[in-house]
Amino acid sequence: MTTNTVPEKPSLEGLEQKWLASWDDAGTYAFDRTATRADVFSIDTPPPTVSGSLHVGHVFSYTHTDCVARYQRMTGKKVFYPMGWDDNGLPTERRVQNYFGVRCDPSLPYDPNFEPPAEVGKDAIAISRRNFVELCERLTVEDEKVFEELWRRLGISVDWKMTYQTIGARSQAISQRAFLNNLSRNEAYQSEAPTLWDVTFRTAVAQAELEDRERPGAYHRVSFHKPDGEKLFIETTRPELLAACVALVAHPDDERYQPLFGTTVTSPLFGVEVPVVAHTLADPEKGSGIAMICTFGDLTDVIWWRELQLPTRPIIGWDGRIISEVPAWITSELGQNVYSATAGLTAHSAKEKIAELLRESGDLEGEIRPITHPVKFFEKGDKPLEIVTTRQWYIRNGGRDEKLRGELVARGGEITWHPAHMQVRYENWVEGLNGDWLISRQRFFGVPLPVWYAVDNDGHPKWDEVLVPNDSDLPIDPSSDCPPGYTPDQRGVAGGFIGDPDVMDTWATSSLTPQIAGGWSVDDDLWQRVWPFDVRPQAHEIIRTWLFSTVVRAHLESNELPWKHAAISGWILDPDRKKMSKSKGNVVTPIDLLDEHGSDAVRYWAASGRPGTDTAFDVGQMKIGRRLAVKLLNASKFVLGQGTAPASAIAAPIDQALLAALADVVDQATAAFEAFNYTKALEVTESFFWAFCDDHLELVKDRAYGLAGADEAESAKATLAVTLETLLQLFAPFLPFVTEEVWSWWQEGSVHTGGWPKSAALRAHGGDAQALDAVAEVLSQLRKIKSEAKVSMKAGLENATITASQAQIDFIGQAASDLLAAGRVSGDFNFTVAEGQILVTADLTATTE
RNA sequence: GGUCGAUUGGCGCAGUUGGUUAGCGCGCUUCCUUGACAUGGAAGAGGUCACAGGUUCGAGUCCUGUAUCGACCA
Repeated sequence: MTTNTVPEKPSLEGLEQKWLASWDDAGTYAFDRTATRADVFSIDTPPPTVSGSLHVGHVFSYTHTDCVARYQRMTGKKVFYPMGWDDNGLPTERRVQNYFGVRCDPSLPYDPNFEPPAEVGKDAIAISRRNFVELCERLTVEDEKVFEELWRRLGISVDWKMTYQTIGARSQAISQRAFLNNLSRNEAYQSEAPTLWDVTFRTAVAQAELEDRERPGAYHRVSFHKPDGEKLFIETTRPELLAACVALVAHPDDERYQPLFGTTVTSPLFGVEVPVVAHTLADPEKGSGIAMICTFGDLTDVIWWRELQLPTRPIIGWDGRIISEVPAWITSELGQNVYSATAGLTAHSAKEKIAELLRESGDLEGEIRPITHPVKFFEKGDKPLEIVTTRQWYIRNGGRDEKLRGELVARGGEITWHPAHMQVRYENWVEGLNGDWLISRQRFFGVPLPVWYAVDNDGHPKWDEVLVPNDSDLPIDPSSDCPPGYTPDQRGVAGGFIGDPDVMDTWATSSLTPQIAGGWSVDDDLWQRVWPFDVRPQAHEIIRTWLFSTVVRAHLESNELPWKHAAISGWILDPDRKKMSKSKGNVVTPIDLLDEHGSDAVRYWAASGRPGTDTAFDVGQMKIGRRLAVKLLNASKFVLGQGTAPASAIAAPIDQALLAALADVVDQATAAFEAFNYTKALEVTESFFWAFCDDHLELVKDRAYGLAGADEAESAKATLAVTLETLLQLFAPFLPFVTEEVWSWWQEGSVHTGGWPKSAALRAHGGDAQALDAVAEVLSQLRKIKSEAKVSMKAGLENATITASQAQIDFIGQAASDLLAAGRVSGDFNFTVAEGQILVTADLTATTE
């Protein structure tokens, strides 16, 4: 779309709508899938969680990637830049529950006519899993529209014909296929083991989803009883787990307790006999130096339990309450009564009850001592995690395998990290793993684990007899589909089958974004053109989850790295340098931001945030961006208003010098972009642009007007045109709208596909960039004389004398006529040769009035 | 507690392989209004680079320690 006219009064108004429509029509950002891998630049874009709200951080980091994508596209690469939507998992479930006022009850039958109420009622309506999933899908479609609208408006140059959803059929099939491949290679396995468990969501939680929170707790000094009746004190923050106690433990070197190792003691209230054992993890400094091991109070309990081969005595159920049935190991009547008194209580209430009973029996010594200590939470949960023994699926990630861990650490070393120090975070995480990747979740909305289990003749599931689907049937839902060789009426009956009720962890699917976007196993033609990807842009806090899990899957599936580069973006901080948060009410709605400042201006601000660096939200920076865009319009209007001339007309030394300086800028910007340093590329371009406007444009005005002759004018015009063209190209990745607008005034096609400038062509004109500095210095000093005299820049000067080195005088002499005109100096310069700084003196011309 | 990063003019940031007067934007001061631009233009003031020590002919730029801030992990 070329108008070939320069508007009277250029404006930023309406440029976004105009060019978005134009790009859409022309397919400017469409991926050319005839390109071979060498000509492709492929981006493993982060699929935003659509059920989350949009915030400025999205705008920030996606702009970074887009700048790089646009640069690559301009260099001639076919950019594979698809957008994905992450609609998996808990965030969506939660949002659906609140939005429609429903909750999922998998035991209910599907109601094909179900419609959520118009008004959300006070009590959540229970609906079937299938109805629930339908609502999830309905809502995510709406959410995706809002996201797409923002990305388009921001000028993100993705190919909107290539979007994917992490819950879409294709993603499900790929996710299930990858899992089944893991299973067939023994990289996925199931295990009955103590698992971190969120009692609110009633699901297992992976190590990567944990976080420690400081919580108040209290030490209870509780007495156990030696066979001789003597009291042995332990200190615990969890007296409610007394019934789950399987042993007491002290450090092997602890002389206080060495005599007790190998003996047994009896627990208070319950009267259960437990051994006293030794383990190095017991801290003699902590409490009384001897602790009770329960199954399970914390992760240390799990280690003791496993390494000391202790029995399992679980008393906490999946709902976080004390299991109601009195356990078999409690044999005393008193113990059974005590247990019954706490059965069904939450851990919190049970704690109080047990403390009270211990007090009555005289087994609680002294006062309860309040402390603050770190407690493990599910990052999305708000109740402390419990540890429950369950059967779960795992994928090997090196957490229990030295060799695999070493390979994965090595993979991290093969990635080029931006910035480089982010690799350390990866290494620390991988080296600190202490278990495999738990991927099964007891949730509803997600990719189902694609397996069934045979049911024996007594009607019990045979967990080790896993039934898998045919590959051609993927994706499948084991709760409604049948395993090969079975019929639906065999579901749940003796000799039949039962489907795995769980879904996969959201990261189990997200870890396959390159495979999903690139068409692994479903579109081999596309796959071989884009894999492995060039870059994964993402935030640093999910290196341990998304980045690592993607490396794991690619390593296991393809024995390759999923991408060459990892570009890690920083956080957005509010102007007080605090992390922006909703609760503080300082979250700015991105679309309002775009309305107020314009997309180019917001992009300018985003691009000023360097890779991996946290950046303050700064409206001032957006205003500067807007000013830059306006300046670009006006400077372009002026340049084009002079008319253009062929590059062959470039002859004036100062013109050639300008192009030589511009060539340096092109080289610097190119090098910066190649290193993913878009900020640097913008900086050098912007700096040159302002100098160009302030000095060169002023310097050559008179000459361009033709006051120095036709040839001189042609040289000026040709130089201005080449410079403008190059500057538009350099700015195009950052300011796609205004550059495209100006481009359309005088060029064919889109600036975004018209090529990246080449410095060699600019240098071919000869010229010495240093000449520019000398000339600019003289111009500045001429202005200073007027500024200090407090007169207008149009005031005349005479008797101008320049003292400078011979080399500088040579440069200045070549541009003398331009300088005389721009400075309104009458007569000629007098030159004096002297080493050192350039010095200019002149007299103000006496006014005639 | 561990790891990593940061500490440069009032504020926000650049400073690549160590090398003459440490750059930029905002803000500030003074001046200029109407021939690209008042969402403007020109000139100028203002830092010795957190602190202490070390390596070096020479350090903001490398090393050690301390302090403060932040992130990630325990």
